[in-house]
Amino acid sequence: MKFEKISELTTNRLSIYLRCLDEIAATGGKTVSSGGLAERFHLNSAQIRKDLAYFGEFGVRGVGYYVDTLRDHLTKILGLNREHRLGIIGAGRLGSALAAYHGFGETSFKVSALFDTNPKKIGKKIGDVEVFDIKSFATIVKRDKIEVAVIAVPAEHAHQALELVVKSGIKAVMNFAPVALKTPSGVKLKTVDLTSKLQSLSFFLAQRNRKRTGSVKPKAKSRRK
Amino acid sequence: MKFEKISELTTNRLSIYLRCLDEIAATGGKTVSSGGLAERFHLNSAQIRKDLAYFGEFGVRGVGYYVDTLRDHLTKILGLNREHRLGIIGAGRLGSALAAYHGFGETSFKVSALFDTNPKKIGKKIGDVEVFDIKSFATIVKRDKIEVAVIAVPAEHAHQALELVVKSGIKAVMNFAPVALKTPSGVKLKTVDLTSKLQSLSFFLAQRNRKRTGSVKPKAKSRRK
DNA sequence: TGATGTGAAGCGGTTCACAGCC
DNA sequence: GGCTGTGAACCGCTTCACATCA
Repeated sequence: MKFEKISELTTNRLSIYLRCLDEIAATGGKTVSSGGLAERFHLNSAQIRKDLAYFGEFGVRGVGYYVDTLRDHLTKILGLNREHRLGIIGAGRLGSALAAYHGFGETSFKVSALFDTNPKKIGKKIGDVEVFDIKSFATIVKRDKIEVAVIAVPAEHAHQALELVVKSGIKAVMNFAPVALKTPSGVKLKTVDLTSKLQSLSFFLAQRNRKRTGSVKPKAKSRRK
Repeated sequence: MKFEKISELTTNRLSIYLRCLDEIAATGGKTVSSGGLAERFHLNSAQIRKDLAYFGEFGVRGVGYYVDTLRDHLTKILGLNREHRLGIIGAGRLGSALAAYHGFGETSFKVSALFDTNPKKIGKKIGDVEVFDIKSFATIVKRDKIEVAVIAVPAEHAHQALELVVKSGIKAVMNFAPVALKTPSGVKLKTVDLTSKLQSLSFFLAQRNRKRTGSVKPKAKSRRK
């Protein structure tokens, strides 16, 4: 309906809600209130109600939400009621680790193929995922119905990799290379930038030190070149 | 000075700016304007100027920013003018991949130790990082002056791991387990939630299909409003 | 002239507060 | 009575627009 107006922040939270419902179901809970959910992770209950209300009226006034029902709804909304195949570009350390990551399988994702340019890697298997020549990317994507591409190559090759992905018709991409990539509209990109995250942590530590040692912000006003 | 009011969004961008300055410096550029930077990654130039102005007046009107000078400033602001040591908890696939990740070294981070509970792993080396018994965490942290902890254990053990980290006095944590952790104030946590990111991509794909097939939002309620 | 630094406006997301329903 | 669904208020980040200065 008005599916377009859903904010990215909302969709991110949906998967958190789902995870929490799984926990509750595992401990035998039948219903939850938005307040109950809000407590578990520290969120505002109105936010949760609003997020859910975008997709329908799943709650029951005076009761809350039925765990099983809501779980089913969220699973469908997130498109997790069927398996999605992943193709990982780059069979280096990161790509290999991801290929073998079991967390994916539990959440309806399956690593279907790895791709690399290195002849020594092509044809090998990592876990039970085969490494293909990157040249056959489009072919394998079509053959295996791969829907999500994961870019796990060094920064300098990320642009080429993305180009390949876009050409193949894939619409969802996860990027681990520390570069700002730009996708054409209609192609969704999520970047996981470890370096940037670490640098933020470093900033936090540096800021702490500045505060504790009472050092002062240097206004670079003294004319220098 | 008013260092406290810096938003997290700003600090994240700082590391992007720094990366971009590195690129420009590599191609021999001496100055950049905020407009020039804004074009490179698609950002607003006012935003860049504002972000930088929090920390001092680094620019020159009519000219822009001197690449080298600004780079030095950002490096210091982010605390990257000295090395930070990382300790990775969990010597599984992900932890091992991270331990060997070369991208860290280039940006003043060094993986100093791995920790695990598995006796088969303890004492071994992964790359040139030794795996220690998790029981000796606090000791090694102190000995090696580890400042940043990386949690790379299964979700069900993440809480314990965090507790250990907090007790050891570490103030900066990066978490890869798909759980919502809560840190005491004064301890900075960054979570990288791959599952959640993938599910967001899945939502995007599902939404696309809904639009294309013209299926309609099921109001779970016959009468509304 | 050209680009910075910055108050003011704009916008999107979060929180409040309450009517409506079980 | 209790909890949802939601308009309205609020808040913070982004963008605009312009005075300011090399």
